[in-house]
Amino acid sequence: MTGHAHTHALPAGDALTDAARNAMARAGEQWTAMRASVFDALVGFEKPASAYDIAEAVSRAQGRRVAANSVYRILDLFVTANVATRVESANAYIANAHPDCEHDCIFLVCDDCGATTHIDDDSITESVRMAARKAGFRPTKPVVEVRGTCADCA
Amino acid sequence: MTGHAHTHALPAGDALTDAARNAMARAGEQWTAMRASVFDALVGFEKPASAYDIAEAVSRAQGRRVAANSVYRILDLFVTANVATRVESANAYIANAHPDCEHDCIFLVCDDCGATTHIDDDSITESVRMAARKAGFRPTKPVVEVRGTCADCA
DNA sequence: CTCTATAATGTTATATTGTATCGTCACATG
DNA sequence: CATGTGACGATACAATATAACATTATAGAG
Repeated sequence: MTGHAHTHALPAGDALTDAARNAMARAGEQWTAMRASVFDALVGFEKPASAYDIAEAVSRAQGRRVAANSVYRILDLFVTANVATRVESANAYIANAHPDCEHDCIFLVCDDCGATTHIDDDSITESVRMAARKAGFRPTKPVVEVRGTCADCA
Repeated sequence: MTGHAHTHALPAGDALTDAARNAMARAGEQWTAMRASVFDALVGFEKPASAYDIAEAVSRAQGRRVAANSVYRILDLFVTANVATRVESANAYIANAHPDCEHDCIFLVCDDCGATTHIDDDSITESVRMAARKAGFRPTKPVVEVRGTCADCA
């Protein structure tokens, strides 16, 4: 697994949804109305959103009560299909801006406003994996998140 | 902030407790019987322990019911004083083997058995901080954890 | 040493996050 | 139509975390 560098044409709006649907298709998963709603809600949040936040948003959008349960199931699928990522240090989820390529994302989480951006630096995440291997550990998923203060809040 | 390399004479048993007590003292915090109990319980676990696990262990050790609440308070102090660290991806806490020196720890968490080891590689964590700064972010605490399989479970 | 201010802990309640179980519905296929 | 499968709903519950306020312990001032 070698690092790769590139610039992303970040999908947005419909293009983003298309990319997500395609990623789900590649994972052999359907793209249902419910999943689209959850995805829309997820994208609608600026910050990482909890499953309950999303359940509430979807409930509002659909004018009926949607249980967190269902949202969790769908979020899990999203994470598996690389359509969303779980931000561990926030117990929350964020949409993946480019589901097409697999990265070990690095998240920058502002403790002040909650805004979360992500950077891709494969050289860093690969050195993390390497260090783990050197310790006799077989890495599956690096979790690299940085808590701190974003430019706006500094 | 430059990296530093060293070998640790890992404190254990009483020496570990002493190191913890000293670290708390440096942080201007007391070392009470309750805090000693929580620390003992924390050290007694091989794996990262949840606040509730610890509450249960302390309850057993003291023959009375200790509420999770109190444990959380003390764990927070421990984390602040660098006596323990929170493993974000496990919602659990682990004792810090060398509270004397400040590291951005890297945790290797086995998804199979839960065993968690840590490595200190300041060059990696520093490059994480650097990458964050390059993105206009002011890092406070990098969270670097690796999920995977430990040598024993491989 | 006693008084008092403050820190530490206890107690209870509640909020938030996450899983498990099972029933029902929609749809595809023979 | 019968039947199988995957998606979703509904409910219950488990696990994690915080809030609010009462009580107890402790350090320092006097």
